[in-house]
Amino acid sequence: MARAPSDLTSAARIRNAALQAFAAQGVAGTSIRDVAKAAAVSPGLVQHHFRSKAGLRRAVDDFVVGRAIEVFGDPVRGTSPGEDARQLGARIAEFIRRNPAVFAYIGRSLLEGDAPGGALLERLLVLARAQVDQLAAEKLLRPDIDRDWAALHVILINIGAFLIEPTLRRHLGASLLSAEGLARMERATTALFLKGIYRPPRRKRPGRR
Amino acid sequence: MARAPSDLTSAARIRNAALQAFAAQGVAGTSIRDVAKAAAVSPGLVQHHFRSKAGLRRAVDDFVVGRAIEVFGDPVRGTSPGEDARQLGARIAEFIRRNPAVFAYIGRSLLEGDAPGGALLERLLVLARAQVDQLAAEKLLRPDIDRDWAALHVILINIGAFLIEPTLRRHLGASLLSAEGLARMERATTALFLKGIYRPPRRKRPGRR
DNA sequence: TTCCGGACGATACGATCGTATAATCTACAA
DNA sequence: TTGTAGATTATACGATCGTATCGTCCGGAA
Repeated sequence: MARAPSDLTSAARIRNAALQAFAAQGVAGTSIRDVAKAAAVSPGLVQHHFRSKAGLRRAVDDFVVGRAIEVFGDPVRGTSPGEDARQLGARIAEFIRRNPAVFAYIGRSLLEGDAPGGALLERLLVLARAQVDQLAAEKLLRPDIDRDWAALHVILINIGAFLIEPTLRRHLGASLLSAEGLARMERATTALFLKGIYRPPRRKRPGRR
Repeated sequence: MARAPSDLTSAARIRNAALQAFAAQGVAGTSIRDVAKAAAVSPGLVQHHFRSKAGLRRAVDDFVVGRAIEVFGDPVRGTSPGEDARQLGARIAEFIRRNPAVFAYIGRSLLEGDAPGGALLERLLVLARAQVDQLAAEKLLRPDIDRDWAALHVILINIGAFLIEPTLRRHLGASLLSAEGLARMERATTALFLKGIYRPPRRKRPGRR
């Protein structure tokens, strides 16, 4: 049967608690004592399992990278631009819905600007770029598109939105993680990638498309 | 003639130093003593001028929002969607080129997820939303667009890109702050908002699949 | 001149940080 | 049973944090 959270080993509970805390308040803003309290263990045990705060962060990084590759490793294969964009959005949304803390931590890690964060971004960009190249190979992409930046746009919007989710919740009225919130984001973002936001310039004649 | 940095008042130097430090290491990762040393004043003076660390952060927030309003306060008024998007992109790029630290701070502040960060995002979203509404009033916007999310897309792409600029530099080959890097981002982002990235679907014709 | 308020530095206090270390508990092999 | 290694807690130390307080300096009003 499924393990209850308390069935996890202490080390795993500590790692999970650290992931949550790091994602929510940043690494610098989280103390070992915070993590220990959240995991319902003594501060000393954290050090026993991970030696130091840096060691704890290394463990969290490894865990997160593993999860990300697990989900985004193989490219989406849609049959039309609309379906493709929807599929990609759905996969991202599903991952986020299941691992909100992991996702939040990824964004945080990117901001640190250090080696682990850089390596992680590099791997994510490679995955996104592969998606874009796949679209191009299927002739679904406009040929004049800057593919590097297209991959970047996808990552920036999807990761960025969930990074500021706590703040966004107040502004949009509903949580991004709720069904309606996710659907709305997916709809808006798919529309952006499909057609942009501007009204097509009025043709000189009503060609009526 | 232009004022040397040492000609600024101590309060301004402290605020600037705090902005730089907050942007580079986060608020939690920056101590008042760090700021004082960077501004070449005593830690006590920081408190004298700003009362507390929260007060210092408030001052930095006000300064940042002031700069943003200065630049984005009055909406862009283009004569066509293309020109409009290009103008907005150019204005954002110019702002970033002149205030890289301000921009970096904005992104970091949003991640803190606490009240000040939320308030700052709220103010920026209002500005972006005003731009979008202006576009709508001029009938330049597609009527089915989700305007809240359109404003969000603008903010996410432009802030996010410069947040991860150090990592991005290696990936794109050139710095985002260089003339070529900025021009390339501007071109790609304008194209995205104008037309999306997908090739328009080939008429309804062949069932294909 | 005297006076006084603001700019500024020096110092100290209590809290909390990361970390080291020793004591205690628990399960299992001998 | 005893022995022992790992899991876990308890405690303490030094550093650094935010902040409060006091003293000094200086320029302008009286």
